[in-house]
Amino acid sequence: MTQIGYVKVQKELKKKIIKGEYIKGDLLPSENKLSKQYGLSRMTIRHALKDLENEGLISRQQGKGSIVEGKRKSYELLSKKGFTEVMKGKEIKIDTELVKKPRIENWRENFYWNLTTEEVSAKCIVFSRTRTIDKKPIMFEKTYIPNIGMKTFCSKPFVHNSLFDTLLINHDIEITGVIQKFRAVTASEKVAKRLSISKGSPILEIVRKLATNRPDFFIYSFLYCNTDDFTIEA
Amino acid sequence: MTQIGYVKVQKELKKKIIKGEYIKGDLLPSENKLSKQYGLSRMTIRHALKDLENEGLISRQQGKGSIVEGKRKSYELLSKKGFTEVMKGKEIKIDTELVKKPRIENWRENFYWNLTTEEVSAKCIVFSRTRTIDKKPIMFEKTYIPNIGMKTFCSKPFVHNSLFDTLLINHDIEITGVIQKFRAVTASEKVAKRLSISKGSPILEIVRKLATNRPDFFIYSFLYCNTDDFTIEA
DNA sequence: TTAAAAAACTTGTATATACAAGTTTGATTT
DNA sequence: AAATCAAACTTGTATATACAAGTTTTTTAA
Repeated sequence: MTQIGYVKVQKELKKKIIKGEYIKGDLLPSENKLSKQYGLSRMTIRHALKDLENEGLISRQQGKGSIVEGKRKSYELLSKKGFTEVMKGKEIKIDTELVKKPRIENWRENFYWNLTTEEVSAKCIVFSRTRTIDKKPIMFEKTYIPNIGMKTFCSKPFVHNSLFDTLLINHDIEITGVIQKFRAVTASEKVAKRLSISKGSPILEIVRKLATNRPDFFIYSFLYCNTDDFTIEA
Repeated sequence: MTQIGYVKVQKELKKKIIKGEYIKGDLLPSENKLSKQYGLSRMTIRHALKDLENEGLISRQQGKGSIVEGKRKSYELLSKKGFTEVMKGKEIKIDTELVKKPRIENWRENFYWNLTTEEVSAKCIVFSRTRTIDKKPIMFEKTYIPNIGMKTFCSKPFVHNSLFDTLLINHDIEITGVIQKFRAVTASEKVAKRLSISKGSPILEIVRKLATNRPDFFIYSFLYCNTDDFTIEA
């Protein structure tokens, strides 16, 4: 299926960036080269590049060219710099551990978000993870995914230990947007245990609803963060 | 100061939307009308409109026209729906009160963000506000703006009681990006008093650095939110 | 009066061209 | 060898044009 016009250019360039054929810092072929290559006028090529720029995949510099910025920024929440360390510019390694493997369950009652009848009847895939820094638990996360067209999700291991990479590579699902709500709460007994802190400590609660490239397919998650030593960036 | 090209069209239309001359649902003048009005070609007008579309200020529909979507949602933090009310779909009115009028001060020592020598020597404009819902204080915010080219800021009243609208309309400063860090902390005595809660209650602290269309010009703010009844969206 | 068709709009895509302005590269001069 | 200058790139802005495709309004026909 050949596509027409600027959309073809856009998709091809996008794929090359996502796949890693172009990496951050690379220059795309110039507008004139792309023009000849695709048999389209320079203005049409510019139309295509404009959108890539808006998505943040490339930036552009007059006189230089179109610079690849890398893959779409994901919705990673944990700042890679600690609240105290942020001044010193230290980088910190974050580990992710699956504490409850994905399995299919019924949605819990009084779920925070409104669910469609289709979502409810399909049940949901549930799993939970903790994120640690220097073996110290910083974040506890519980994720709910509607069990619609997710056949292999529970049986196959995660890709790169990452939910987003797993969704993209195994299920062609891309995250396209997010609604997230923040609250400061006191730690419940369960959360306090998971985060190795005392019950009643101030905890950052984040409720998220992630939109995807599948219409009407959302992913829900609830996060509980100990922000004593690290902040959450959003 | 007359501006040239598509930027002029962009800025004028943007201001009209922000000021409320166009409201949500209105149609902008057609591309051909704008073309004649500004003495620019239709393609140049399209260039201007494209950016407004990317910013979410307008949407466009083939055959119909350019539809005004309303002001930039961008960096408003307070969700207009309460945490409990969110299910019922109630809309809530948020009032903003200036508790400390803008005045020029020295930067406080050990400021959270690194400052340039230029910023330090220019001093800063400081003011603080509270946001209330049903006369109940929900958020306390302290803002720091480098006193560089901000002549009338302290003397003129706010536009629409909004910092962003004031910056855009009175100073041609637009917010282009934000870094924000979230922490759950316990309320200090001062903050507890401002928010009419007891000291030690869990409080959501947000530290923000806002980038603008002026190079190397940033706005800093510190927010303290009572999230018992309302969430913060970001 | 109603319904269908036509006309008059709207935005979407695409081309070919021109010059401005910033960056890199290579030749020339010192 | 180093500095300077010019040429050859790059993207940025702008025009004028053409037709496609979707929406609204007007006209026409039943």
